[in-house]
Amino acid sequence: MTNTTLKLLAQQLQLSISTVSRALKNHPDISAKTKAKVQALAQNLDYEPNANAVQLRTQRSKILGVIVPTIANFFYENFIAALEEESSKNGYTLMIFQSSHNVENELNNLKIFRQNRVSGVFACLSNSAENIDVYHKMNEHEIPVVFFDIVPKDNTITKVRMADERCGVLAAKNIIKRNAKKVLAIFGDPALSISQIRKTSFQNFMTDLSPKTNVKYINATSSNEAEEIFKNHYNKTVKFDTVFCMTDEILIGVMKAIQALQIKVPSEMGVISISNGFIPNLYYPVISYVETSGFQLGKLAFVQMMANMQTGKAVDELTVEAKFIEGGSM
Amino acid sequence: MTNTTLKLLAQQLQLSISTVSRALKNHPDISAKTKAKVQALAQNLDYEPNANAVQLRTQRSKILGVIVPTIANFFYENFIAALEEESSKNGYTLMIFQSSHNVENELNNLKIFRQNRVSGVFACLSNSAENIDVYHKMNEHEIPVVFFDIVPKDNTITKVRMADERCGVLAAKNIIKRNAKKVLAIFGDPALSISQIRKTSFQNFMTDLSPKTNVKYINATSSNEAEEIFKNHYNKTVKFDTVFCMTDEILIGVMKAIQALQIKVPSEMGVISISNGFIPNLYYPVISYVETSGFQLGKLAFVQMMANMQTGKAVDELTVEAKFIEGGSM
DNA sequence: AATATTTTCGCAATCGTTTGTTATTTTAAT
DNA sequence: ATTAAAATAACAAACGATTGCGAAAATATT
Repeated sequence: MTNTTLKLLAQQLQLSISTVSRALKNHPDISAKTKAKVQALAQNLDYEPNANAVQLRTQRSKILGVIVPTIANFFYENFIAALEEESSKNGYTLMIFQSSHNVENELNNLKIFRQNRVSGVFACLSNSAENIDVYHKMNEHEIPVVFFDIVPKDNTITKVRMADERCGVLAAKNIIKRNAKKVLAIFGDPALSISQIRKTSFQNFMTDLSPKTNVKYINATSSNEAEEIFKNHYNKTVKFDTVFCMTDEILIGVMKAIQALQIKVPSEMGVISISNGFIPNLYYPVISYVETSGFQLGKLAFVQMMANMQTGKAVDELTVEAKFIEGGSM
Repeated sequence: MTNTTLKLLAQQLQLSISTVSRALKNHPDISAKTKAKVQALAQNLDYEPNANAVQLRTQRSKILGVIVPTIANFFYENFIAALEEESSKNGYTLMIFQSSHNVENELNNLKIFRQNRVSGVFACLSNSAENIDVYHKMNEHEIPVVFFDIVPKDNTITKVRMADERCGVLAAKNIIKRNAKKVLAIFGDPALSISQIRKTSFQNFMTDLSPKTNVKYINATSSNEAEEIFKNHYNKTVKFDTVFCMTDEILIGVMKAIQALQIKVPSEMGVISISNGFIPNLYYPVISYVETSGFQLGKLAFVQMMANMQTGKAVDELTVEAKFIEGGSM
């Protein structure tokens, strides 16, 4: 069965295409009688306007592009879910690509966005150090770009992110509150700015307000690595009494070690992490965490995108506030 | 900056639009010299073909639609990730919507798919009992539909799913192998066919091969409910020694109870679940599970879609095989 | 009844491509 | 040198919608 078009409707009704078009959008020029006839037939024949034709003619698409390293990830899936929710509400549609942390894929995806004349792009860089000229080029083509999560240093562009400094501070604050003596603090990939920011803020706060707390700083790039690190350090003579996990990945490794070693939480070991809360809630007691929500960030990113599209270009950096969620692990 | 078009290139080069078009696609009619000139300028001006115009003209879109209840979910995120991987490889683009388990949203999303003339739809019903006429209508409009996960009973349509019978059987088999005496088997929402299939196959196998094993069957629709159920039943005088969890959700609740009650796994309690493996791997010991992979299902769905698109219409039901993964919980 | 006004609708251009057909130029064949 | 053949490029009609403008018909004004 062929798709119904305005032309087809017009033929069957012995009307012109323009009349049919206007009738369907309730244009005042068209009489009520004609409108009724047109709309009835349209309904009958399952007429749906061809988005390609509309977009070609009106020169604007209702599509927003999204690039994430991978969809299957706590943070990104929530970010996307929020984005999709808002987009749907506002009549937009999402075109989602995975870069798989590969710059070549990323460039290719951007090309497809351009071909589809998307009206905006949400981008998470696949390489924090990469060249962002291509994004500037998007802006030249009047396609606003909102960066999130892994963002370029460049400050002529729009970015949204978690208030990572606050995350570090809140974590440190609660560790001090617990009156910890010896702390193992595990951070993520040291190459990522997010790790740097969280660590710096954590460390500064810690040394300023509780200089005599013994803190061992260390980096881990996977769950397994975190698990090993924990086990190795736990065998030392002076046991630490509190562990800080910068990400869910690290928390997962640490918790496996804690379960394996049958360490009691929180009496023998305090645990605190930065997370959206899903992983912390899998354990008993629930792990205390500083909340960073991909969902909230998605909402913020969308708002920012709309602003950006209306004002032409809004260079700005916005952050989502973080807060401490008490579990039972501290 | 305005977008470059064939027209613009043609003007600047003093050539006709058709020549430019053909030059860019290496048509044999065009001389090497002209091709070189055209391609150079195109590159220079960042020319990207307008996908809307192309699709309008060629009457085919390279877009595939996906409807899931929510993106933020272990199963769906992996399904989508697989789909996106394959789509990208094959020059397709994904348009993803969340139905939020709401039929109205679902219908609206289908409408947008029609407007965009997507060349295929992957659909997960938001209500297992719903009317699927609208999907038949998609087929009439020559848009193939592949159902997954929550599929209609109708067998004139294409569906892919996990081999859920095998899942039930494999779980039962390993419970018998453990020599369990008293089993608590928790299944999901009884309204979903997936729960019914898994339960029936589990139960049949169990009663056939080990009729004297005492099995308590029960349903839970959330993690919290599963946790409560476990706790309530564990307080009984005759303790069960093995628990079966039909989904990750249920496993999460059960494991919280197990941790809270400080039950030793596997000595005091055997645990087995059906999962993609992520959640089982968060615990120590790792929970044994029957593997069902959203990722694999996504791959299968894509293959099926391609077949469907080529052969015109392939009514078929395909399943992904399941296998038992040994953790340390049995 | 003649003119002015308003309603109602059709014409035609346009968005950016693709592609069948035709026209022109170049090269080859006699 | 003339003609045939091959190479190269232009013309023009779609695809399906939107929209400014003008024409015809219906109604209102005098």
